[in-house]
Amino acid sequence: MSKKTRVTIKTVAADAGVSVSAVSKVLRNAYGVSESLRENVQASIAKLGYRPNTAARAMRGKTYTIGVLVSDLANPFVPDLIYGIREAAEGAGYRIMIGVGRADRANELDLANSMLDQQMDGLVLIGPHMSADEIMRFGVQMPTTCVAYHADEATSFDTINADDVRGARLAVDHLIAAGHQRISMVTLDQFKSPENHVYYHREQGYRASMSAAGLDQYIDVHHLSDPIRRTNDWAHKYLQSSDLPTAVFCWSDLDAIQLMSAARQIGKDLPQELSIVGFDNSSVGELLQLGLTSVSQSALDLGNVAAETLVSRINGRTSAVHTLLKTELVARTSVMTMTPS
Amino acid sequence: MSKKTRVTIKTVAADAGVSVSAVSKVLRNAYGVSESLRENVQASIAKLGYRPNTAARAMRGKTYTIGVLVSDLANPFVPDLIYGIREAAEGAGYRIMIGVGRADRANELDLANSMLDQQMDGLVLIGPHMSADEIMRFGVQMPTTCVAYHADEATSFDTINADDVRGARLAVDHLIAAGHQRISMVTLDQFKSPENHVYYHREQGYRASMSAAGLDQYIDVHHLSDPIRRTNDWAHKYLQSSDLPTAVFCWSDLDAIQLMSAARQIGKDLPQELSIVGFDNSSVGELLQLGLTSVSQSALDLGNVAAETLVSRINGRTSAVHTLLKTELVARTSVMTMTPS
DNA sequence: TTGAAAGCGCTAACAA
DNA sequence: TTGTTAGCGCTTTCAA
Repeated sequence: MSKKTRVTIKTVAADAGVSVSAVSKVLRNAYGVSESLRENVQASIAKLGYRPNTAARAMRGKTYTIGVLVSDLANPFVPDLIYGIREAAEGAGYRIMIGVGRADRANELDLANSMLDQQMDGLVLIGPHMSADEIMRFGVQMPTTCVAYHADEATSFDTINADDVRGARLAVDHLIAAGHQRISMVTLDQFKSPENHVYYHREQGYRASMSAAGLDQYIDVHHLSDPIRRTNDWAHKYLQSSDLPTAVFCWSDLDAIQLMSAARQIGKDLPQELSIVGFDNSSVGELLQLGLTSVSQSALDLGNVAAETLVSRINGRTSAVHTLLKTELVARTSVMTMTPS
Repeated sequence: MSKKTRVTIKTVAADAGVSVSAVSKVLRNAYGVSESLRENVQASIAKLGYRPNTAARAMRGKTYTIGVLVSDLANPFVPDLIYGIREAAEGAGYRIMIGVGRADRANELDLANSMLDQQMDGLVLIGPHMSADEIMRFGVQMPTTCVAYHADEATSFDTINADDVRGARLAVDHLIAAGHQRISMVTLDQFKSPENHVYYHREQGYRASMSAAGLDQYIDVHHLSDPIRRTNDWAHKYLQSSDLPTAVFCWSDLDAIQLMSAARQIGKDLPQELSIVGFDNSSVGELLQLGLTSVSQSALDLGNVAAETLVSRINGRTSAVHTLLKTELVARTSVMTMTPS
């Protein structure tokens, strides 16, 4: 690659007729430069189109970059979340860089390490598949914030979550209020340290509401195995069962939508034959106009708060913060109101 | 952040009782190290858990990182593409880092620049909103490959695309073969340098096939304005028209799916009342089991080829490569065969 | 208020 | 085959 002569801090210094350290100070808005020198340098910077080399900066100072580690890009909730993170990060003067971890612990560890190696100023983990201990290890090395990962007791990193338990309760209570009793839940397999995962908390909410309403006998949870979850196949099989419930609460819109599609496809009358409630209130749900009733957690808010939390840690906070954001039910047309028989 | 004493190349050298350059050579598999030295050093590396500092590396050598600039994360086609890029990149020893450019030229320029600043070894641009000249400018500074961007004449960067013209022709020919004549197309607004965009090429394919079949009189193209395209609103309005065609070819599944949803919602009988063909054969389409007939361009292949092309440029190729990948029609149930009247 | 100079961790001549 | 050493572009003492 023909570099020609790259414009460095030296070029700028020469052009402005000052020292490199003077330029550096202007760059960082450091204290102790006269107004005239500053203007002078800034003119040269603009004239030469100078941009500081991030790699060189990283060796001594900051990179003004935060790494965002995503486990599953395919979930439509994630883009919205990233948008929220970026918005707040940019507001604070940081850019974000995304790594994709394909829901694989080893791969995530590797990526997070590589973000460390790149001297990023902070790390946001979205629904990581690592253990709290592993994340802790990153937390002591660089500011770290998790989204969609529960670890209330963690001290070396922060967590930002929707109130999953309460959200699930809203969903189930809504169904109960509509007269449903036989309410099942669809969620993911919980192989390891389930208490960190959002779907575990949503299941707890489901169980709590069922119990509170005296419906313990109807508690019925279906687990899809996470990475290769063939929701469609499962849904088709499931919908053939002779003893279907009247309502299903799905841990995520992604699965709820597939359940709805499958039901329609085999000619089920919705919501008469089956009521469905999802979680996320994701944009695809709206896009498809399926009328899916869902628990809304604002991805934008989650992202904003996550970035703000991370920045505050970058700026020196050392005590951990664990935030729970409000959820609310968005009722559409996928739930049938039962007439008391 | 308590750093303690970070393990550097010096630490390793001291531990192994060799020089730093010896360690560096082992790290890079450089020529000229004895087997025993190599083993010795590798043992120390493992023992100390040493990881080279990417930032420091970037100052002299390579970062082994490829930047991927995405304009629109919300398009479900993108995750698949990224997956393909990552797969091939990793195979060649590179990791990828994603930047999101929210379909905004200035923002994309800024991000691409920042990737340059980070000394990334190469750049993949996915459907960029920049002009060929602007991309050219990056191309002379670092190896650059574009996906979903047509610029056959570009010399300083490569392009990888599906054969959009042919793909569109497959779609339209399929409709014509099924007996349709009044075939409309839905695509995006073409404000600037349209010939770079994939949807322009798809429109050309549509027009070519219509003309070839003597159906010029039925040529009818609808443009959605890109960033704020409210496809649903448009679809509802459109579906009310008194003179609907019998078939619509959509430039992308994303819009085709919304058109289908809207049609269903207002009670249209599909495909009897309206045949629809999309483009991308995206996974959501399948997920939702809408039976959408679509033109398949393998996102995985596109990604693989893009990464391979980029790597070959990183390795020294200077002549430009412009690749067109095969498309094929995946017929499902969204097209009705007309009985000749 | 300014500038000279010492590194940050690494790579790559060049010497030994 | 191995080690010495001069930078890469920047930040940051410390003197001037």
